[in-house]
Amino acid sequence: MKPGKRSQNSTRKKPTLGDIAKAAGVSTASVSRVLNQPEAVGEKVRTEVEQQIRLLGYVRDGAARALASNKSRIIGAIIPTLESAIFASGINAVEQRLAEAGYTLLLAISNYDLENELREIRKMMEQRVDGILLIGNDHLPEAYDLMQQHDQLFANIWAFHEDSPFPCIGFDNRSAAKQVAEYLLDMGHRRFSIIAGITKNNDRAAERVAGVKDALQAHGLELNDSYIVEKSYDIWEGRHAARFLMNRPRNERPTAIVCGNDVLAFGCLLECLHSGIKVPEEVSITGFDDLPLSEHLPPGLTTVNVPTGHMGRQAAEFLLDSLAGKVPTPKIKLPTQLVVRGSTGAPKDDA
Amino acid sequence: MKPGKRSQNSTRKKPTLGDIAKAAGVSTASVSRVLNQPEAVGEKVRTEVEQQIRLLGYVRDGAARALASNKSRIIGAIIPTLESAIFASGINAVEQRLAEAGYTLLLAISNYDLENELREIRKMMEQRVDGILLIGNDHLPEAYDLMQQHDQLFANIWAFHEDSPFPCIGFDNRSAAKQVAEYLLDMGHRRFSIIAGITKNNDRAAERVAGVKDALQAHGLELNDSYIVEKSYDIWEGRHAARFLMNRPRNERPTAIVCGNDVLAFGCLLECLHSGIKVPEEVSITGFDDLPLSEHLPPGLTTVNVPTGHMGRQAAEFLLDSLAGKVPTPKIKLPTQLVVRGSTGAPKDDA
DNA sequence: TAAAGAAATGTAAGCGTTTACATTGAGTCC
DNA sequence: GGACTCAATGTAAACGCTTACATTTCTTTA
Repeated sequence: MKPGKRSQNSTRKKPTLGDIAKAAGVSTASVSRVLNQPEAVGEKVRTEVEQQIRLLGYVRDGAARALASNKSRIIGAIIPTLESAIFASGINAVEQRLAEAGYTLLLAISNYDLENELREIRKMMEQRVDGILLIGNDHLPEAYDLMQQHDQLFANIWAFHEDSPFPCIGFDNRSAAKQVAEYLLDMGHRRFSIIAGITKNNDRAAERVAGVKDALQAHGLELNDSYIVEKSYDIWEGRHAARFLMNRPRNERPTAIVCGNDVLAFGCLLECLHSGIKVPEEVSITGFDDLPLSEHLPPGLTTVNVPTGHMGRQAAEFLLDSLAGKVPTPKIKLPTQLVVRGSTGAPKDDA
Repeated sequence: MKPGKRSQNSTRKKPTLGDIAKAAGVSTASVSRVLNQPEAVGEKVRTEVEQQIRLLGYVRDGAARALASNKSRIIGAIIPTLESAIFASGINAVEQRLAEAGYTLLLAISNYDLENELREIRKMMEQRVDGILLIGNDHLPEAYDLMQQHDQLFANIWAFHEDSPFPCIGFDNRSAAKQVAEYLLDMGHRRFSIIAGITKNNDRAAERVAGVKDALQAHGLELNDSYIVEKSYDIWEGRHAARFLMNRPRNERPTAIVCGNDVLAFGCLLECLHSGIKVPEEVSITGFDDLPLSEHLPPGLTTVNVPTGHMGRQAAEFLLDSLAGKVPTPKIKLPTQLVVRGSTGAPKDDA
């Protein structure tokens, strides 16, 4: 703040395009071209301009650029939380792909609150983001309205719906969960429990529950509400739920617990470990996400692998392509994969 | 893109401040005031303007705002990776605090590569971010130069150095690690191993190693290089390292393994679990970070609790205060805490 | 070698705000 | 009732870039 004796020959004010132009003895248009389409400029001018840019320590002004060109080179993403490893990983992939293309990522966190999300969408639109990424399909109507009214490019990720009117890049949570339940049914399980995530405002969590129910119904089984617990994604919550579910007469205990994600499954698994309940002998446990830890936690968690990295990259790609004037497929369904590990097995007959 | 029959009475072009002004029959200055300092405007004008804003679905233009006001209301943060839960958690806190203040977070990932980091710093400065948050103190001289030359507000987080010439909000990695080693020494351990993170370009990782060495040296012990392993923060890497270290004649094995972070410690612990090595009877294991899982993983990981949430909030606060014209303390040292759990114990005499 | 086309460069009008500064209008005080 | 405040509002000049269009300078080509 104080003048200070900088070693630089700093002229106090940051140099602008115009300063560079003057220093190089060319017009601002030429400088702009050197920066944005160097191939359209003569060798001589280019080197001279580049020289001056380096000399004066010039840094472009994104705001002015955005204003003049109507492009911000910023992509926004709004996720429920960064505390969840799986979102963090997906966003990581998005950022990497965007960075490759010279874009920057504006990140906001909704805390699973749609009002909050709407507020962040608005803020992002004020920042003129070129595109927005949203998690899931559950968003306020106002959010969709706002974006459509302003021709805001956006896409939903993490969930795929054939019939969604909006672009979505994700997987089918419902059928993936169904597959898990079917696998357990095939092994002979009949008494199920679900430790679900909070389903309110969370289509992914709700669909996973629905998927399990689908499978059970197809086998003529019904799931009593007392066997479905909703918990926030937290290890302790998983442990509490497990304790609640397994703290019943043996013949009323579930033989299989389907968890809404790996974190809940960890809690469930660890609670069993702590309280001496044998997995999978006494109870089979499944997760969803396939976090890095899942393969290591003995006895190894059976879960659904979700291609977060791939999804993130594809999502970024979709926006980038759209911005480049291409017309990419607005719907991409990514495959999930059931990963069978030690935490599941056939139910014991005596159970 | 195509006209489409929108239900809205959309006038095709997005309304600007001027449109609102015209519609409300006032000057652009008044509209701007309603938006930015409503208290300086008459009741009548304010309500009318707010009405029109709602009616026309007006959204402010951040680029124009930034250009005219020289403030972007965006804060940038560059972290090594989002795959690490601990950074994700810290950034989560930063974002929350920024959002409260109406700021937005621009996030970039360096992949532990300083060249990359510099590139991202430049991009952020082009986007005119009002402040930048960087992890650790190891940055390219060019990065520091660039920021200083442009009077760019920034702060280093995750590491604290009394004598750093730059603002830093963090903790003392070195003394925290030293404390861990001292605790183990006090319990009687003499044969140590370190599974460190990659120390190159990572002052935090390097300082943790240094801290352990400090403690050992104070006890007249020296750590043979073959007992120090550097691994990237990954469970598998931790497992491999553990296997390598424990795969020695019993009397050459370490009785205590200090890990550079919890993820490595998880790997180490799990490897022992898998290969039947008793923890802490045969070997004590410590981590660093105190991730949510650490308390649950049997036998419970002894580790260093790092106040990421607090740190993130403080860091955001520092930038916010600076931008508000206050002059906050540029150096904040946050406390870490040794959390003793089951993974550590006195070495067995026969070991 | 002159005409024509292509390539390189320049000119200047925006882009949508903010914000000094100027103006207006209504109280307030003697 | 005139001089003076003070609050509310308006005017218009930046802010730093992009880009359509105009102009100049080279190449070609016949």
